[in-house]
Amino acid sequence: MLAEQVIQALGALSQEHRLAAFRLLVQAGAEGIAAGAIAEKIGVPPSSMSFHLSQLANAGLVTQRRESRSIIYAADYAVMNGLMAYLTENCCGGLPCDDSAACVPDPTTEAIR
Amino acid sequence: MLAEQVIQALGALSQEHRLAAFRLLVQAGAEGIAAGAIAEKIGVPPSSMSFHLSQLANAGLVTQRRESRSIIYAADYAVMNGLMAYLTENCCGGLPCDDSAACVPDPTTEAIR
DNA sequence: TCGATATTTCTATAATCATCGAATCGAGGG
DNA sequence: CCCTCGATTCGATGATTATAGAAATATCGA
Repeated sequence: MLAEQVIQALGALSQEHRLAAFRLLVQAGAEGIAAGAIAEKIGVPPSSMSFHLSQLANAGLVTQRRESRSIIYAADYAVMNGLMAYLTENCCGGLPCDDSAACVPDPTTEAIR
Repeated sequence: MLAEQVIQALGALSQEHRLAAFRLLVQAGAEGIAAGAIAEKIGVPPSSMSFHLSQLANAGLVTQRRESRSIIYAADYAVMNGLMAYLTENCCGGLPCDDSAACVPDPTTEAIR
């Protein structure tokens, strides 16, 4: 995953309403949720939610498909995995993740690697 | 970790120069790096870097300490761990992380939990 | 085809963020 | 005490982001 994509994904998630929407979509699974339902659940007007959802889609974090009149959004786990992998690799000292996720368990090191 | 803190941390990392700086600091370990050295390495003027470093500090992702004339920044792994834990828990379907980090490995589920 | 529904796009406005030179502050050295 | 160095704060400017009503688009049922 390129740094540029990572920045877009992080930026997409760093907003109250978008983080809330993404959490909903992660819980909903592949089935997804319609745009209007998300807006209502989160409590923002449809046009605002549409703006936020397009940001998430733009970052690749969600997919969208039309189903009759509704447009269904669903989390794209692959991209989220990519983001997590990047953060683990580049922002946590490279530790993969042994049980209780720990970024650089060993302290007072003089330059890792 | 509260959602508000998560948003601040994500926002802090979702910027080219700040992500670069944080990556440097993670690599540097507890020893840390002086503000000026970071600015030079990344290639931004000191005042701009200072702005970005304060954002990272504000999000709790880095700590700062004075050492003679220099101010040394170092990554705060605990906060980064908290962020990773939150994302794993809330944005990856709750999977802890089994070896090859995977967010919701199982597909086509009708609403998880 | 008309009307209702679900969403998005348009448009304008307010708010926040990024950039960077200049001025300021803090710590040392002579 | 003065000067230099390292860093931050100030201040002005431009860019990006968020908000939300209004208008446009797409789908469906009657």
